[in-house]
Amino acid sequence: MASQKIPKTGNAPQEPRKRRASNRETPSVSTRDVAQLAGVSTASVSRCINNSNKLSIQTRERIMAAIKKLSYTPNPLARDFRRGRTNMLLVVLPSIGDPFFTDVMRGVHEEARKRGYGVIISDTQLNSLTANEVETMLISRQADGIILFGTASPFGNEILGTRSRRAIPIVIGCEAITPELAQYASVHIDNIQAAREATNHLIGLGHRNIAFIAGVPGSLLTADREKGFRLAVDAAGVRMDQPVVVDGGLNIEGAGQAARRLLAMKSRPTAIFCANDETAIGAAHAIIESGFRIPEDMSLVGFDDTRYAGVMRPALTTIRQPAEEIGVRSVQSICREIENPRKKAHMPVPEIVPHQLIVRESTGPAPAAKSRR
Amino acid sequence: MASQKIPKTGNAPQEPRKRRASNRETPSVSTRDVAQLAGVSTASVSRCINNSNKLSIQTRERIMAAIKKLSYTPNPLARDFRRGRTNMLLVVLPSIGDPFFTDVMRGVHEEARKRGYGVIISDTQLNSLTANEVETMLISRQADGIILFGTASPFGNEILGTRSRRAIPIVIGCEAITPELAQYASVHIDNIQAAREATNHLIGLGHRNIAFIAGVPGSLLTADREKGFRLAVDAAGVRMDQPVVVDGGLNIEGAGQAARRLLAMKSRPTAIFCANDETAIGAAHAIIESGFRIPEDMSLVGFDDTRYAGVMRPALTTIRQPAEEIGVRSVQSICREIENPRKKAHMPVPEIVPHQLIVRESTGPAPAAKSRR
DNA sequence: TGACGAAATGTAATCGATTACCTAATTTAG
DNA sequence: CTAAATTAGGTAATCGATTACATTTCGTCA
Repeated sequence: MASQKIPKTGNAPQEPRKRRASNRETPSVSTRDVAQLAGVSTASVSRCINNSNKLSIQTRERIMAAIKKLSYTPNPLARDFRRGRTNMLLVVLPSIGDPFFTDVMRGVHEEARKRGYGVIISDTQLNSLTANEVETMLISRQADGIILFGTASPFGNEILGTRSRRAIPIVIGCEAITPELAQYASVHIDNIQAAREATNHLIGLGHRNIAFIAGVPGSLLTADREKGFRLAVDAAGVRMDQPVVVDGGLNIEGAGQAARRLLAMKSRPTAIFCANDETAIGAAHAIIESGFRIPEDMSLVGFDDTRYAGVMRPALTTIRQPAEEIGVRSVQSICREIENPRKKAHMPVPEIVPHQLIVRESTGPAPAAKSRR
Repeated sequence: MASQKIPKTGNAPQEPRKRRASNRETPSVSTRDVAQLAGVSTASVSRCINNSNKLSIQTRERIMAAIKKLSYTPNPLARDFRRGRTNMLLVVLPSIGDPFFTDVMRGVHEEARKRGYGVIISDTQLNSLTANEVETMLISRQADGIILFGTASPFGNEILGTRSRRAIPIVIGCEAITPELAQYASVHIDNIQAAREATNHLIGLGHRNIAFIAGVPGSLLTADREKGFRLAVDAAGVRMDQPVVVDGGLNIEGAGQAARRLLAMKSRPTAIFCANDETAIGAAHAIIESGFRIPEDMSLVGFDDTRYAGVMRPALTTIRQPAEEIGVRSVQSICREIENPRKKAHMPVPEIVPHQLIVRESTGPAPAAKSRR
């Protein structure tokens, strides 16, 4: 407010100096070197490595020879900087340690490689990137697109929220459960329907008191599974007990605690539907540790059909998702948007991939009420 | 060989033109904009965001205000390019889906974040990078350092081999089992000793016919485990059967096949030592499917103590590795090398972290020879 | 008070690849 | 055979941040 100092101006312009020495320790071989050796301009070198068609065969060969002799490699840092794009996709997911996502990522990598993209993984549990860094990445285009897999926390919504709308494409790899998210393309199974089928399987087995072990509150990943569960229970009518839903944190330990809480309830459920297989593994362990049998005393259903579902004992009844396909199609979707940006106006249609209920050994008829301990 | 056409020269130099229009769709806010708004030079802006001490408080504040007003973020692409470094670490590992590596990566991320580094994961199974790309990354410094976790194939050795020796630091996150590798720093448990302990545990339980399910041939990760296994068996003396070693591919399916092969042998082993827990899970499934009991008919030992080891049934006897610590220390090691490059001359001393044999339910006394089926 | 050193800023070169724009050579068309 | 069109290739600007070097502004000390 007081006298703001006026910046002094007027450094006299100087004579142009000669080329200053580089401060780089290891000067690398550049287009300039190649151009010199081949006796052409850097422009031609660039054209050569980018397969421009406006180069004579002789020139191209001369350049190629020079490239080989110098074992030149284009500097991706310079290239990305200049081009303003990186051919990198950022994939944000809640837990790379979850075997389901490992499978998804296999598909992502495969398809990305096919299309010339690299993949950067950001695991929100491992917390490898903050919301701010992701934002920066989008602005500066360190990644050309972003695929979000079921990550509400810590920053999914934050990024997608009301901040300045960017041209950077985003694809959601699970259901877009909020209105703001509906503007993005998405690839997923019909989680509600799948959860409904799983729950109906239990109802069909005679279970009337079924619990759901959810993920974390507000998770994009499992919200619809919970919804499907509730819908199925409600639809089954008055003979059902009220459904119990507890949080299991989507990890073994948390799920174990959740299961123990359920086992300790006065009106103990006879079946548990878990938000994913990892949850089911934790629950199964806790149930057996507590002296109950699966499925005789407690039926258990998972979700994802990870590689452990079939080999655990008892083998887990679960919903199979085409994980790899989800990965592949997410990449296809994001590439589509990168290559020709959608007009803002119209909402994208979610891509639905098929799921399947896999019945194994962890589910069985509800025990007769009498025989409960 | 014939008349090589001489490149024509002599494009007349032109008058310097005025500033050409940018071809970028979305011109982003740059130091120039900030400088203009704050009434300073771009140099001062750069000094401000890099906390140079040669800036007056008023100037700094003026610049900060401008940065905020424009919501300016430095372009990492430009910065990395100019600086010739990225503050990124490349981590190469055989399988991010292996829960052991997930835990390692937790440590890696944590420590990297603490030190201002980002992490790029390259899973050699998922094949996210080819050897050539890794090489390029090293040359062009898309990453400032590389951590290699037990990846012989497909390119570990290739990179580390006789190619032009770079200044780019490499740290090995498992044992450096070949002479060429010994020049690199490494962080690992004493795999030989650990494997020996596991094997001796079985020998102590009376087992005389023990098999080893290995990873893939030539794997850095498990070679020493096999060596320790053989040493222990040999040391136990003449009463031991010859050890049987089969490859299990370090995955559930391959391990299952390996186990079935062992079960079908005429002189069937009474115990199996698995190269890692994932292998043990696959083996356990196959054993039980085949109608054998664990540990009554077959004892089973794993390696790593992943989160599944304690919850599978029967709970797995295994070797615990401090996964997260290995991750942390690998990063510390690589950062040490990045910050002050070692002189080539002297060999680094491998860092050994502690391991521990965890005895659970999957191992028991060897069945009497009579009672075998 | 003048000289000198330190502190604060500005100027412009630089990193390496790409590419807009230009020129020269060659071909095609008429 | 000339004009127009095409092709090949060069020149130099550009991306944005950093930084070597130059310059200016102060204080300080003799």
